[in-house]
Formats: sequence, structure tokens, C-alpha cells
Amino acid sequence: MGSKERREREKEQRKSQILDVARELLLEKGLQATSINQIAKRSELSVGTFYFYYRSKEELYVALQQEGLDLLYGMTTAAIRRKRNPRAKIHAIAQAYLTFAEEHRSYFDIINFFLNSSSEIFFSEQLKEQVDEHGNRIVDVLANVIADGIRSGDFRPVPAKRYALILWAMIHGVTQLRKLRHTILRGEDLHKIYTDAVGLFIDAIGTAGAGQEAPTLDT
Amino acid sequence: MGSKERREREKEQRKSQILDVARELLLEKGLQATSINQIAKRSELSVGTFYFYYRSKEELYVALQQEGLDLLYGMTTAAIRRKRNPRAKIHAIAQAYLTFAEEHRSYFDIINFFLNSSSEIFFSEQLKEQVDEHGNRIVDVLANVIADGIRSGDFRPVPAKRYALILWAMIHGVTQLRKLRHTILRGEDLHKIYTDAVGLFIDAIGTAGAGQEAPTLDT
Amino acid sequence: MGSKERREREKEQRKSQILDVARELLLEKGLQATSINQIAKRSELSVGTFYFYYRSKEELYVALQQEGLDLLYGMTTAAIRRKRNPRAKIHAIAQAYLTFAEEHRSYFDIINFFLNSSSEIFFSEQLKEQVDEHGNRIVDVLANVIADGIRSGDFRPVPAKRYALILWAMIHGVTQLRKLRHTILRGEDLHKIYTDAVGLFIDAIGTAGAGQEAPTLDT
Amino acid sequence: MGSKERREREKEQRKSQILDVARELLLEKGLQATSINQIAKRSELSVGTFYFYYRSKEELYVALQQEGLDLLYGMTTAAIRRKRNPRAKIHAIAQAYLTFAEEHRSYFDIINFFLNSSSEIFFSEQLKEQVDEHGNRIVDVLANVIADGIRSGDFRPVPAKRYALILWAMIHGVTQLRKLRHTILRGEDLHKIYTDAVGLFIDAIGTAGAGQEAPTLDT
DNA sequence: TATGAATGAGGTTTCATTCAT
DNA sequence: CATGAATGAAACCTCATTCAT
Repeated sequence: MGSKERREREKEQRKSQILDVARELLLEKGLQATSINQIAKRSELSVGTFYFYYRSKEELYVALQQEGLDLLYGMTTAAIRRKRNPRAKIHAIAQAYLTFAEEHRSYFDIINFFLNSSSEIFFSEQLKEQVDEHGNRIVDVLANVIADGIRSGDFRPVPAKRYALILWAMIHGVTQLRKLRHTILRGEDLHKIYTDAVGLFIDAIGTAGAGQEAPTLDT
Repeated sequence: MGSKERREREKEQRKSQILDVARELLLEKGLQATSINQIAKRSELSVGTFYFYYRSKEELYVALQQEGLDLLYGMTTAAIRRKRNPRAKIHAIAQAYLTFAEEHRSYFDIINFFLNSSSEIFFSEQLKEQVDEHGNRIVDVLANVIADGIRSGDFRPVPAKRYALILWAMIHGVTQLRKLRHTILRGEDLHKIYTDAVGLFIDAIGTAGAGQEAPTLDT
Repeated sequence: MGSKERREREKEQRKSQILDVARELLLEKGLQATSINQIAKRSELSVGTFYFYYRSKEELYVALQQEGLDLLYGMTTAAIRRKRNPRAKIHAIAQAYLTFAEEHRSYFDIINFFLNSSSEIFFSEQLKEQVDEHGNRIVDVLANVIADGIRSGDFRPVPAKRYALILWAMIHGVTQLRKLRHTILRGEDLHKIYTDAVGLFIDAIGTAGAGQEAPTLDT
Repeated sequence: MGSKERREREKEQRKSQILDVARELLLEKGLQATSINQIAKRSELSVGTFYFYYRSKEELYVALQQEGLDLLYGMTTAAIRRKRNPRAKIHAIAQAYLTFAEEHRSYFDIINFFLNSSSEIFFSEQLKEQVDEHGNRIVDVLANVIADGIRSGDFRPVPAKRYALILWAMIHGVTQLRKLRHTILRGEDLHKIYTDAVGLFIDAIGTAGAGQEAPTLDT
């Protein structure tokens, strides 16, 4: 009786295996240079089989995106679990973002791809919405942290969602600087920039009185 | 022997015409979908002639990048020319950046492309350095404004270059949000986010005493 | 042991359902663009099941053809049932053919496909014979009408089968003109052409004396 | 100076060579089974080069069609050149049509393809008009012959164009019967059917008085 | 009976680049 | 300087069919 379920499970596993290979290749050769044929070959599947699991390259990208965003979401929520202090929470989230970008570069790249206008042409409206829904959850986490901070008196009463977006944009922007580490960033320490950026944000929305103790940065 | 110079000048004009067409196509079809053959056809040149002026597609992209960065540099310096107040200068620069992104989207897209890791694979080390040199000038402008502000007592004594990078990353990050305007940003005003972001930066590095008069935002 | 018969009946129903879907898709996307996978999906069957009912695509086409020819045969015989006058019978048959082509386009298209030399390569000799047998019945109906007309003195003593073939070829040829209605036929009324064509045939084989009363055309 | 012209001429030759190969393959394997890759290979060209000469498969088909229709037009006009008698002219045209279908089967098949509804999906409106224009010239030849016959008193005053279409449809329909020569046509002589069909048409529109001398059929 | 995963050759088309003229 | 024909690998995707379950 459970054979149908097992089949279903195996199918999901296959899809997941394909995603693994795709991520691997993405990391090696970049998004543009990775082709379905390559993915199929390294997956030890025929091209036809690939297309049995994913209707198109587009759909593969979307799946990759969602997986990446889900991972990031997990890392984000895990990061704030043990923190009580809103300032510490924000630092922790930022740190998680950086870790994500460094240790899961292929995911980060594909998220970046979606933020490029190439994607506006490449993806259908429907798929973009699916993706962004996943992204939204992450912004919501940030917004909640900020809202909590406001309630606790740590932060000034700023519009929580708007400032969550600013924070995310800043973090993401700084992370992108990584690409310039051999040129424009020469002589600068990316991690310092990162910490300062987050500190700057907290300073700006923090109230004077509240806890200025050094943030405990734990990876 | 002015004929040699004239030839040189004509050559530059040709190259510039090709760039114009390339930008046009980029805007219409996106970077991936634009081919050399298309560029040649619309330029009313043969492919061969294209390859006389540019050794490869790579070189064309680099030229496009540099042109874009030069334009951005011009807009940036023009923006601060009439401002005396460091805070106003920063607002002006940010505004210029937004204008650049909106009115010269093809340039902005190609800058974005360079910030993607696709570029790390696509471009040779040498060319990347060329490009980044141009980018550096813009960061320098920002750093100078911050340094000036520190000297005048408007800003706290932060490391100027580092904070210039932070500011740039933030501005760039917020500008990228544009792609999400139909989904995650629904209900939010991108311009407000933008202004708040810059304000936040200035607040954070500003000294308490100095000019809090409303910044005069002129396009 | 009616269960065996019931199974047989159900099997026929299934085959018929598949044919319905196939016809539907044929009408929508054309013959070339319709694939077994699509047919299976829309039939809510698996591909495997499709291949249980039809050994190959070829066999499906043949079934479709036969179904179409049977329908046409039915319409043809129905058309002449109430007519007494041989001339009226021929008009009625022609009219039925036109109705068939217009209201069952997918059948008409597939008949046309068989008349193309593609079919000579595509189909096995055996299957072609099967198909043509069905087609033959229709020619026979025509031949009988002509033979009747000869016996009754309405028509000259022409070779009945040969003239049946001519009539059919003419009718079929005129029906094909439909495809040219927007170009070559501009300004011409296809129905008039049709009526004149049939009239021409009857005139040519008709004897001078016999009933020249206006043919009663009823759909 | 003439080098440009020579280039142009060579280009036309190449296109023509490609058409030759395409026709050859069409004859061997049928339209559906002939692929661009095959055409390129047998032309001893790369696929890329094929696409330099023809923008798409569609365009190749159209070229083939036009070439075929032009050939048919030539054969048609040549056929009536030496004939004075309108009846003889019509016989000659019909004969030319049959010769065309038998000796240039690939052209005939592709004309047939255009008359199928597959083409309605496959071809763009614009290309269809181009093709039909070429087809129109042939119908015009027929219409002129009929009009002449009416003027000379050989034929009754029928609408020339309409009857030209009927004649063409009949001829074409009869020619299609060829495919059935092993099945439905068993025991019938296609040539006799053909002659009778044309004779039938002439009888029907001919006036009683005019020349009933046996038509001189010359290939 | 029924399923649906798997195949892999083959489909059309695009691409950056070269080179003889 | 300029041309544009030629390349051929590689892109994405579809197809009829099979077979273990």
C-alpha cells in the first residue's frame, strides 16, 4: 500500500539529487555556463529524465532559489533563537547572512541572479511571485526583530518593515563587495566593514539609553 | 599629419556608436539575449568590422562598464558641486545614484553583472582591474565627502574609506530592491526607503550638534 | 460469463475515449504537434496504458482514419436516404461531404494526411489497405448512385466507378480550396464554387431529357 | 567592381543548391522526416551555414514552394503555347499538371503540404500570402484560357475565374488519387480517369456546336 | 490491466569568432 | 579598413517507446 508513497519519496529524492548536482556545477562554472546537458550527464541521467523531473531550466532555477531561501531562513531563525537582546539579534542575523554567502556561494549567486534584470525577462510572473514569497519570510523575520526592539524600548519607533528592508539591502550590498576584494577592497577587511555596517544601523535606530555593551558575536 | 589624429578620432566615434547600439539592445532584450551578430546588424556594420574595433565580447562589456562608471562618476561629482553641507552632499550623491539606476538602466544592469560571480569566471583578471579602477574613483568621491565632514566636525571620526564603501553598498543594495517592487515591496514606497536609508547613514555618523536642517533634495 | 464481454466493451470504450482526446488535440495543435504524452495526459491515463490500447502512434492514426471514414460513410448514406432523384442524391452527397469537412475538421485533416506522400512512408502496407477498405465503401456509394442514374436514364452510360472517383476527387479538391479562402479565393464564394462544381458534373453526365428541376438542397 | 555582383550570384547559387538537396531528401524520406541537420550534412555545409542562407525551416519550405509553383507555371504556359483550340489548351494544361506531379513529386508534395491545415499552424500569414501569390498566377492562366474560349464561342459564358478554380481543384483532386493506386484504384487506369475528368469539364462548359474533334494529347 | 520513470537520439536554432577577399 | 560567408559545438527541449513494478 505504501508503494505509492515510497515512489513519491523517491521522486523527491531524485529531484533533490539533481539540485545538488546543479548547485555543484553552478559553483564550478557559473550560472550562464551550466547547461542542462551537463547537469544530466553528471547526474548520470539522460536529458529526457531531467525534463521528466523539471519542466524547464526556469523551473530548476526556481527550485534552487527556493531551496536557498529556505536554507537562509533556517539559518536566520536559528541565529536569533538564543539571543534575547534585539541588538544582538540583528548582529546574529547579519552574521548568518555572511556565513550563508560564504559557505553556500552557489545559493547566494542564484539569489543575486534573481535580483538582476536578466531575471525580469527570463522568468514568468508566476514563478517570480513564488520565489519572492519565500524571500518575504526572511524580511519578516527581520521586521519582527525590529518591532520587538521598538516594543522593548531598545529601538526608536521606526516603520519596522521599511527598516527591515533597509537592513537587508545593506547587508546584501556589503556582501556583494566580496567580489571586489582583490581590487577596490585592497587594504580593507571585509569583516570589519560588515560589522561596522551593522553597528551603524543599530546605532541609528537605537535609543540612547539602551544596552551599549559590546555585542557578543558568535558564528 | 593631422590625418592620423582624425583617423584616431573617427575610430573612437565608431567604437562609441557600437556602444550605443549595444546599450540599446541590452535594454531591450537583456544581456544574455544580445549577440554580436545583432549588434553588428543594427550598427549597420559587418561582424568582421565589429571585431576590428573590439577584440571580443568581453572587451565590449568592459568598455560598456567603463562608460557607465564614467557617466556615474560625472553625475556624482556634478551632484556635490553646489553643495556645501556634507550631509547635503551625501544626499545628493545618493540621489544621483538612484537617477542613474533609473535613467540608465542598461548601465546599471551591466554594473550589476560585474558584481555577480558569473563575472569572476567570465572576465580575465586584467580586465577586471581596469574596470575596478573606474569604480574606485566613485568610492573615492564618497570617501572625500566623508573625510571633509569629519574635518568640519559634521561627522564623527570614522574611517572614511570604509564608511564610503558601506554607504555605497547600502545605496546599491536599496536600488536593487527595485526588482521586487511588484512582490516584496508591495505597499512600500521605494523612494521613502531610499531617503530613510541615506538619512539613517548620516544620523549614525553625524555628530549631535551639527546642522540638522532639512536636506535640500534637488534632482 | 458476461464479464468477458463487459471487459471487451470497456476496452472499446477506453479506446474510443482516447480517440476523442486525440481528435481534440489534433484540432488544437495540428497533427505534427500532437504527441502521445500529451494525449495520455489529457486522457488522464499513463503512457503505458496508452500503449496497451494502441500498439503505436501509427495504429492510433489508422483508428482515427477509420472512425472518420465511418462517420463520413454514415453521413453519406443518410444524405441519400430520402432522395429519389439521382441528381438530387449527388447534390446531397456533396453537401454531406462539405459538412463533414467543416464540422469534423480533425477527421478531414487526417484523411488529407493519408493522401499525402508522407503517409506512403509512414504507414505499413497492411494498415494502408485497412484504411482504404473503409474509404472504398464511400466510393461505392457514389458509384451506386451513378449506376442507378444510368439505369433510370438520368445519366449517360458512363463507367460508374470511374466517374464516382472523378466526382469524389472533384469534391475533395474543391473542399481543399478552403485553405486558400483568405488569399486566392478572395472575392469568391466557396459555396458557389462548390455548387457549380457539382452542377457541372451532373450536367456532363446527365441526359438531355431528364429532370432539370432545381435540385432541392437540404442540409 | 563586379565582385559584389559575383558574390550575389554565388549566394543565389548556394541557396539553389540547398534547395536541390532539400528536394532530394524530401523525395527520399518525406517532409516530416527531413531535418535541417540532414540537409546541411548532404549539402556539405555546416548547420550554421544553412541558417545563414535561410532564416528558418519555414523559409526553406516557402522557397521550395515558390520554386515549385514557378516551375509549374512555366510548364503550364509552355503547354498552351502551341495550341489554338481552347479545348486543346485545357487538355494540355491538365496533362502538364499530371506530368508535374509525376516527375517532380517533391514539389507536388510540398504544394500538398500547404493545402493541409498543418500549414495553417506552421506558417506565418505573411509567408502564406507570398506563396499564394505564386499560386494565383497559375489559376489566372486557366481563367484566361476559359475566358478566351467564351469569347471564341467554344464555351458557355460561365464565370471564368470560378470555373478555373473548379478545374484546378478537379485536376488536383484526381492527381491525389495516385496515392490510392494500389488499393481503391485497383483495376482502374489513372490516366483514363484523368482524361475523362478533363473531358467531363470541357463537355459541361462547352457549347454544342464547337469542335468535337478528338483532342490531340501531346505530352 | 495500469503505472510512470527512463531513455537518448534527434529536433531547430544561436553563438562568438575567423579569415579569405 | 571592411566585408560577410563559414564554422560547428552547444543551447534547450521533445519524442515514441520500453519495462520493471
